[in-house]
Amino acid sequence: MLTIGTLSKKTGTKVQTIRYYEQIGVMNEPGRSAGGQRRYFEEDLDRLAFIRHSRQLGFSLESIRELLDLSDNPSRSCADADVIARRQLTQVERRIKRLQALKKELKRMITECEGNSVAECKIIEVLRDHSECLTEHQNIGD
Amino acid sequence: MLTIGTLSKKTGTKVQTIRYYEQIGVMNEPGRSAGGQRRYFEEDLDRLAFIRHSRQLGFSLESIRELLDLSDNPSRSCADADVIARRQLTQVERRIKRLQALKKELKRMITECEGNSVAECKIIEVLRDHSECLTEHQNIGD
DNA sequence: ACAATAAGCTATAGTGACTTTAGCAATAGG
DNA sequence: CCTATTGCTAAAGTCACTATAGCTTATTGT
Repeated sequence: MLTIGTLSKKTGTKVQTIRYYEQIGVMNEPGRSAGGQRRYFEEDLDRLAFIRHSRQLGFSLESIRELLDLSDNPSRSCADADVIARRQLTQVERRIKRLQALKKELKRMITECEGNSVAECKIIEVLRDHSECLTEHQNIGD
Repeated sequence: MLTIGTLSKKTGTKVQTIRYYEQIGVMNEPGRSAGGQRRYFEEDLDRLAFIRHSRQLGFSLESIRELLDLSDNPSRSCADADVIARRQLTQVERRIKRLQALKKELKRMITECEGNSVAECKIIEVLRDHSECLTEHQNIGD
C-alpha cells in the first residue's frame, strides 16, 4: 500500500497533480485509510507512470485517455494506438522545425546586438520589424 | 485611423486578442469613435507587430512587457534586452533538445509496432515502461 | 433615406494542464 | 504524547488566449 506522497516521489509527479488526475478521471479513485487518506496499489503506480511518460512525450491528456482506453481493452486494434502516435510524431516534427527557425533568428539578433543603448539595439529593432524575419508568419502591413 | 478589424488583418491577430492585450496593459488604450469604437494610429500597429513577432519567437508576455519598457526608454542599456533574448535562446535550445529525444522515441515506438492487437502493441508497451526510455526524466520505482 | 449586413462593443466563461492557497485532520517518528 | 510531516478538501489562480451571448454602430447598396 502506497501513500500519495510515495507515489509522488516514485513518479516525480506532484501530489496535487495526482489528485487532479483523479478528479478528471484519468486515474482511478483509490481506496482510503481509516482516516480518509488515499492508499494506492502497484497497478496505480503503473498507470501513473504510463500517464507521466506519455505527457513527457507530449501527448495531451485527451490522447492519453484514448491510449488508456486501448490498453484497458487489449483486444482492440493496435492501429488506433499507431494513429495516435503518428499524429504525435507529426506535431513534434513541426514544433522542432519552428523552434529551429526561432533559434536562428534569436542568434542573429544577439550576435548583431553591439550597441550600448537601446536606440541602436538590434534586438529591439529586429522585434520591431518583420521584413527580415526568417520564420514564415505573414508580414505586417500590405 | 484604423479600426480594430484592420489592425487585426494587418497583424494576423484576432480582434479579441487585441482587446485582451489592451486589458492586460501591453497595448495602450486607443481613442474611440463617436459611437465608442476603438480607433488606432500607425504607432499602435507597430506596437502590436512588435508584440506578435515577439510572441512568435516564444517570448512570454511578461518578457515582452520588459522589452517594451526598454524600447520606451531608449537611453537604457541594450544589455537588458540582450539578457532577455539570451534567456529566450537558452529555453528554445532546451526545448529543441527535448523534442528531438521525443521524436526519436516516438519513431522507435512506431517502427516497432507490428502487432495487430493491443496485447502485442509496442506503443502501449513503451508508454507503460520507462526502462528503455531515451529521455532523461527520472525512472519510476526505486 | 433606409434596410440589410458587417463589424464592433462589453462582460463573462471556457480551455489545458496544472499550481497555489487556506484551513484544517491524520499519521509517523522520537 | 508531542511535534513535524504529510494528507485532506474546496476554491482560486496561472498563461495566453478563445468563445459566447446579446447588444450597438458603421458601411454598403438601392
